[in-house]
Amino acid sequence: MAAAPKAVAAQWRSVCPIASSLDLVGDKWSLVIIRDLIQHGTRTYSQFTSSPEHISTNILAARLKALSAVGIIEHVDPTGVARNNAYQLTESGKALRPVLEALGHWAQTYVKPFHPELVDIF
Amino acid sequence: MAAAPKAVAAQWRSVCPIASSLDLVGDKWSLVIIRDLIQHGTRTYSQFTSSPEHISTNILAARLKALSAVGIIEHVDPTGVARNNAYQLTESGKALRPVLEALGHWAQTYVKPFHPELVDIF
DNA sequence: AGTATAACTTGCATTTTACAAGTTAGATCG
DNA sequence: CGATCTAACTTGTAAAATGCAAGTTATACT
Repeated sequence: MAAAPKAVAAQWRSVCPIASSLDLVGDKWSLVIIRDLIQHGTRTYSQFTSSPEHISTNILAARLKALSAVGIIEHVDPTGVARNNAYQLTESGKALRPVLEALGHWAQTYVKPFHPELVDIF
Repeated sequence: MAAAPKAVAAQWRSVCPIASSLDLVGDKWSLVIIRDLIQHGTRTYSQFTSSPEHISTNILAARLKALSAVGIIEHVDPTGVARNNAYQLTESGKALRPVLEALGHWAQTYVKPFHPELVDIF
């Protein structure tokens, strides 16, 4: 059972499903956070800050809160305290994997010419 | 043959292909512009402004220039004047279709509960 | 020649992101 | 069991991106 649609802070630009997905995860950092969770399974707050992209802590806290609010991520221990309580993807978050795979695959052909240091991950 | 890698304004957050793709198209509007072009084939400047998301004209101009610079879009008539010279996707831009399909598909299951007016497009 | 308009630009307000601290409370150590 | 450490945030302010309302330019049409 998916979570019930509580009040979502997001405002929708249109009824387009693509634009609406982007209204949820189309900011500068959400998909990078989700990538970390796909790669590592679980991730604590300080582990996120040590990823190579160096997200700042206030943005990280805001994104984690927003992604939790729309049921894309959750704490591993939902009732536990915050310290060392890692985050993980929900079913919804895991379902974003094809988006990340498509972005990663596209990069190999069309970004690599501009950025040869690029690595392969999936 | 793909375009040679001229100087790209973008700065790369990391060597991750996903993060790097997002460095190119991960802003608030690029994928919405690309969606328009996938849906309509070609699109003029004023047609973009009449899309339901209402991008402002300065942002539109900046995005069109940036997407052209990295070879994702191009003018239908590369040598013609700007007026009524629509934009279209390059091979690189067309290759982003799987990203948009994945976002659209995800929305049907995981965004619709929050935004029931959502429509189906692919 | 005159007018309409598509394709931008410009100036400034608002929002988002960045950076550098500071705060709080649960865990660890003595 | 009290002091210390540190993970998980918050806060304050600067910089960058986006939004809004005009204005400008040049081409197509009359």
